[in-house]
Parts: sequence; C-alpha cells; structure tokens
Amino acid sequence: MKRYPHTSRILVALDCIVFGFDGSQLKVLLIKRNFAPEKGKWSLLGGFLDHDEDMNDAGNRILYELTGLKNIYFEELKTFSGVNRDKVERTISVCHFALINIHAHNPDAVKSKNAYWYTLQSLPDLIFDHREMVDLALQKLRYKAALHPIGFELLPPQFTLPQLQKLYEAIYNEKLDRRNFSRKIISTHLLIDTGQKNEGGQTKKAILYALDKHKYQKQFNAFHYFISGFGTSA
Amino acid sequence: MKRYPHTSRILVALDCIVFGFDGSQLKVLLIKRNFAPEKGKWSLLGGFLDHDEDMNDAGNRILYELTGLKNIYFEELKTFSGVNRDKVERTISVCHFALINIHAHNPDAVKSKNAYWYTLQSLPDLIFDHREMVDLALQKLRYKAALHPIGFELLPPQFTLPQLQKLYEAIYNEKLDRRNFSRKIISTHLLIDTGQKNEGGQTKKAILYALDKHKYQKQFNAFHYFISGFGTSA
DNA sequence: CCAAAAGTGTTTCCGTTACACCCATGG
DNA sequence: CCATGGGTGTAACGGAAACACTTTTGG
Repeated sequence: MKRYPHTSRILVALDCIVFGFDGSQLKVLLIKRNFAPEKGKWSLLGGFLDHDEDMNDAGNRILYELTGLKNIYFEELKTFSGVNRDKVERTISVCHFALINIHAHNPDAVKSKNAYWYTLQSLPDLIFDHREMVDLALQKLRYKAALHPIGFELLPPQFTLPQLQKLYEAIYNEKLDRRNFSRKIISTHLLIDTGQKNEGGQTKKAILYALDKHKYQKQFNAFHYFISGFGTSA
Repeated sequence: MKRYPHTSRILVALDCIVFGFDGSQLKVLLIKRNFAPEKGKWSLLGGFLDHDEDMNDAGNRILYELTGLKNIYFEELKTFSGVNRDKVERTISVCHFALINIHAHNPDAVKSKNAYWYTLQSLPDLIFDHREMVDLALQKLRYKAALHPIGFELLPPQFTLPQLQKLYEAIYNEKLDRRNFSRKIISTHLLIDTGQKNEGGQTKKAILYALDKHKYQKQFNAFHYFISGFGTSA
C-alpha cells in the first residue's frame, strides 16, 4: 500500500454527548470507563475510528452499541486535538452530540455498558477534556435549537405542546409564555394534529401532535428564530 | 511509549478555505499542488497535523506559511473522513475556513507557493472533496455572517460603510438598501468613527470607521440577526 | 363544584421595511 | 453646475410580547 512520506499517523476517536429529556430535565448519558487509563472514571460515549469506516459509520456504530437505536440525530461539534489530552497516546477526538428519545433506548444495552443518565446540574467529574465537550455541546444545543426545529428529536413520536414547551424550558432554563409558545409552534406548520389526546393527566388532556417529517426536512435548513427571544441577549 | 491496543492510526490533514474580499468580489485562495497525487491540480491550502501540535497550531502554521499573516480568523467547519477520499493513503481532513484582509497578505509568499485568488464564480476543478468543502464554507460564512459580526475580518482596519455594504452584498449576492443597512450597522455600536474620510473617490468622501475591538469581543457570541433579512427564507 | 392545566384571542410595542431629501466632491 | 455617490429622516407594516378569559378533567 502506498503511503505519504509523513510519519504523524494519529489515533482518531469519536466522542459523543448523548442528550435525553425525561419530561422535566435535560440529561446526558455517561459511561463508567472499563479500561485504562482512568478506568472506573466517568466518560462520554466514545470509540476509535476504524480504517474501513467514515465518521458517520463510526458514530452510528458507537451509538447503536450503547443505545440499540439507529438513525439517531447526531452532529459534529468540534475536533479536540490537544497534544496531551490522552496520557497513553496522542489521540484526537472528533466530538459530536446526539439527541435521542430517552424512552426509546435499549435499557439492557445501557446497563451492560455501565451507562447512566445524569442531569446537567449533577455531572460527576469526567475524564480528559470531556467536561469541556459537554459544556460546548450544551452551548451548541441552545444555539441551534433557537434557530432550527431540532427539539423534536428529544421527544417521542407523539407529544403535546406542553411537553414541547417543558423541553425548551429545560434547554434554556427559562420559563416561557404558554400562549405565545403555542402560537409560534403552530405557525411553523410542522406539527400534525393526530386527533388523539394524551392519557394520564388529572386535568384537561392535551392534543397529541406528530412531526410533519416532510416539512421538517424541507424547513430544517431555513434557519430563522425557531424560538424567538432566546440567544438574543446572552 | 505506551500505546492503545488499536491499530487504526490515521493521517490527519487540515484543509482551509481562505476567503478574501477585493472590494467588489468574494474570493478564495487556491494552490497548484506540487506533489502527487493530483500534482498540478488545484487544491485548498492544507497540510498534515504534526505530533507536537494541536489543530490551532497547525492552522496558524499553515496559514502563516502561505500568507505571512498571524492571528487570522479561522474556524473549524467539518471533518471529512471518507475512506477513499485520498487514493494514496487513508487521510481524514479537518476542514476550516479563514477570513483575511486580502490586501494584507504577503504576495511573495503567495506567489512562491503557486497560489492564486479565484472568484467563486470561476473556480477551477479541485482535487478530492475540496469542492464540497468550498461549498460548505460559503454556506457557513453566509449563515454565520447573518448572525455574528464576522464580516469585519475581511476588511482593512479602517473601512467605510459603503465598503462594508458591498462586502455583504458579495457574500449574499443580493442588493441591500443603503439607508437601512447604515442604521442597522450603526445601531450595533461596534464601529468607531475615526474622524477621517476615505481618499480616492470622485464623489463625496465616506467616513472611515474602525472596529471597536472590545465591544466586538463582548458581543461576538451574543448571536442575533446581525444582518436581518438574510437566511430567513432559503 | 373546585382546582389545575389546556386551549384561544386581543392590544401594545418595537424593529424592519420602504421610500425621499439633502450634502459633498470632481469634472 | 451637474452627475454621482454618501449621509440622514419618516411613515407604514408586521411579528413578538404582554396579558385575560374560557374549557376540560378528575376528585
């Protein structure tokens, strides 16, 4: 096999912040690391890029192994390339974040990997630069969710407006006006009224909506303030 | 030296789309490649990541070698990781884009590297996936320039409002209303009136402004429609 | 029939847009 | 003095924000 006359071949890792939403809080999936270095410490989901796969393949493989899910929304964030970020061997990590429906993952796979959901307020110490990655991912999620209809990825296929609102309130850690929120979301025409109502509430049942996937795809890159009022000050 | 029991060590390249603005058109800097494969074809500015440097070091090194400039604005775009993107050897490329004042670069360094400025309308065929990189960079530039005061990086330290307007018109390929543009820019309070006027015009001389670097730093991440009306439809 | 949460309507306000006039400069 | 381009002002419009009432449900 031909090679370039250049010797700096480097291990390439992929790390991923997996976000979930349990109905009231935003959470991230962390793993108790079972190999050296830092064995027993908490880390993000990750793995090495193999020779026969691109980053997308690797991301799907790694996410599938942990969650049992395919076709997860995930997006590249940044490459972490500090020379000494891994003490064992020079490794660069292409950091990603993923958004999943927290109720859809395979609990056995998660348990067998020693993975747990943590709220953002109660994160344990993380290995390497993983804390920095989480902070960046949250920042990016806030940025992107204000401009693109990305939040739906964190919800079940059918959801109510109050659920969606609670999600945005968790992302931005701010209360929203129910009436303006409703009008804003409905005006995007991204939601389809399923005709059903949610179960289990002790009060008025809310309408269950489903995402209009076709319009979602079409509008996704038409960036505009999806939720206005966010991101405009801080 | 310790190593992970994993064999997929990979060449890591850094490629960079260098944008410039000549007063009327947006341009990118391309290089006639002087080594195999694809020797003699046009490519983006790039190089390999060395063992003793992080991505930031490598970017600064590569940009300095070509332009003679330091402290250039550059930003990571995306990692291109296709298995066969380079025929010689598996190489992933962390793609960046840079914004420079086109009049400040070192012309001798550029010439000695066989580099030339091309307008976006007249790009030659590019090697590998570099064309895809350019398209993505332009898309990102348009996105970002609508939300953040990034355009100033393409202008000299002192510039006029008409110059700035022509820059945005070049970026978005759209005509703007002079009066609304002026009001919008002035309202950001990012510009300092230098008290000077530009030279060389045959008509009324325009006010030369300088960027208020302090406010620029502070406001940079406070994303909001820096230029409204863009990015809201397409 | 009451508490709690869901759904809908209206007014106010502010930023964006569209458009018109005056000023400076060189020829 | 005239053509060209630069600087400023204003009215109309539209979307966002603030705010109130009605409806449904279970207990």
